[in-house]
Amino acid sequence: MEHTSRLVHSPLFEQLRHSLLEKIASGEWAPGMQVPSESELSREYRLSPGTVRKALDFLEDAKFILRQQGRGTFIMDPEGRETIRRFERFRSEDGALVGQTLEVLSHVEDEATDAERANLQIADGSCVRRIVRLRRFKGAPFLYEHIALPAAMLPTARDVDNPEFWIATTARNCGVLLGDAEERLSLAACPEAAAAPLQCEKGETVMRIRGVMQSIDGVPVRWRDAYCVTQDIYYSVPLARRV
Amino acid sequence: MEHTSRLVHSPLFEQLRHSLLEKIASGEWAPGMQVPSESELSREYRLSPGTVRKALDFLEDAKFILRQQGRGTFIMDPEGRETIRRFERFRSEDGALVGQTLEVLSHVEDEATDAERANLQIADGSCVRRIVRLRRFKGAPFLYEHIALPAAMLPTARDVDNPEFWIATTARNCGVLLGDAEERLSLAACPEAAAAPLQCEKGETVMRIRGVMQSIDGVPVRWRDAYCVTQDIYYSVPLARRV
DNA sequence: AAGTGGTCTAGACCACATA
DNA sequence: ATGTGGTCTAGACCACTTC
Repeated sequence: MEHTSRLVHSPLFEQLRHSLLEKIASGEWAPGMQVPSESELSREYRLSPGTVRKALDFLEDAKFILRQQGRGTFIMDPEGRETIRRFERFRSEDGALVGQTLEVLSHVEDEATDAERANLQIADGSCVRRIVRLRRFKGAPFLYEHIALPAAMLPTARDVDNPEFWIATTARNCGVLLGDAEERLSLAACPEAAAAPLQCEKGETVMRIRGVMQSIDGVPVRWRDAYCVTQDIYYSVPLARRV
Repeated sequence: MEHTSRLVHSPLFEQLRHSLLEKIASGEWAPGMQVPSESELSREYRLSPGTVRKALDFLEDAKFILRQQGRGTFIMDPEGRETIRRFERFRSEDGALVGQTLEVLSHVEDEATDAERANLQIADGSCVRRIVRLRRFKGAPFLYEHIALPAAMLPTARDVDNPEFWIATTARNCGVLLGDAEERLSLAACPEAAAAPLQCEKGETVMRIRGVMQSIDGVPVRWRDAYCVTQDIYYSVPLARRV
């Protein structure tokens, strides 16, 4: 963090942000841990308090850390409700997150299909981990989803206690920090594979949800292709001025 | 912006932000106008450059202003493509915003229904302006929408050139700054009123989109109840770490 | 050359939580 | 009383655009 490194043409607060993100990704700073105080970081990195603050501002906005006046700064849990909530868009009529009954139908490692390669931006012949899951709300199935992850990036194959937090757990185990995502919703005819699990007819009009999640560096880490029959459930879309 | 006003317990940068938002809302600072430089604002308001900067940071994040190094800071156009894009979630398969063919089917002022009063949080007996619109993509209708606006807040009744920017134009004319919104997507049976315009059968499964848009102060300004038959079109949901 | 926003410094003081 | 984050100051220098 010397002044000479200014030559790489990246501002100091950005370099610091990157350095701190690495500590979180590597697990050196684990969820729940207290981060050194701003003045300590300022001394360690030989940066002014203002510069340290600017780097932390970003980490706070992005929900990597939680700052509490008078107490300190803490690493947030990627599997915590607050963190996971942003990817869980289904709400019941009262506005609460829908109960998380989730069943893993299959889980295989296989060569990527054309669609998977295109969406995950991986090379020809690459492998993916493919998971098929079914979600229920009050016992009734409402979401049938295919998930594909680049096997090279997220190789962890061991079972996860709570499949709800599957991507978060896997990412953490592999030192990947989850970033933004885009999901695309449209109407579609229910495909044959989804019909039985969703207890509906093949060809029936259902909601299709497709989208890619990226790591904090912008690398695709998850491709989802899901079919949904909403009942007493809606998909909530927050539209903010700030992107 | 004196130090005595610190007694109202609102930080100076927040007071300044509010003051600048008022200039934009009132039209004193009109779209496209150049804003006084940071150092000028610093002198005018007798605040340090850092404090002024923090207030402007917010306005930039929220897309009220555009800062350009070396040139200056400018008020953004609420009807500009960049600003409106965030509320226009429909994209064609190539990822571009869908063409904006829009037809106003009706436009009346009426006493609010129960649903409208509940969603717009207005008093019993209040009036709304109710607009029914139909959108087409390549000639084919895909979105039938009811819009309701609180008549007390957005009384402008005169016609707008481009109904696409209706809410933006109305809000600007009334000195209201648009803020965040939430939309709720679910499957629903196509109601009778929407069937004919959408060229589908009553009771057919379609996508329902309901949601409230708020002013920058958090006051509801628009309630939308729409029915959509997607074809070569999808609803794009951006999921960001930062809220 | 002059003016703009972008980065960075090195402090001060306040609000708050904890011991 | 101590330590934390939150606010604010008053500068400096750099990157960039425009004249």
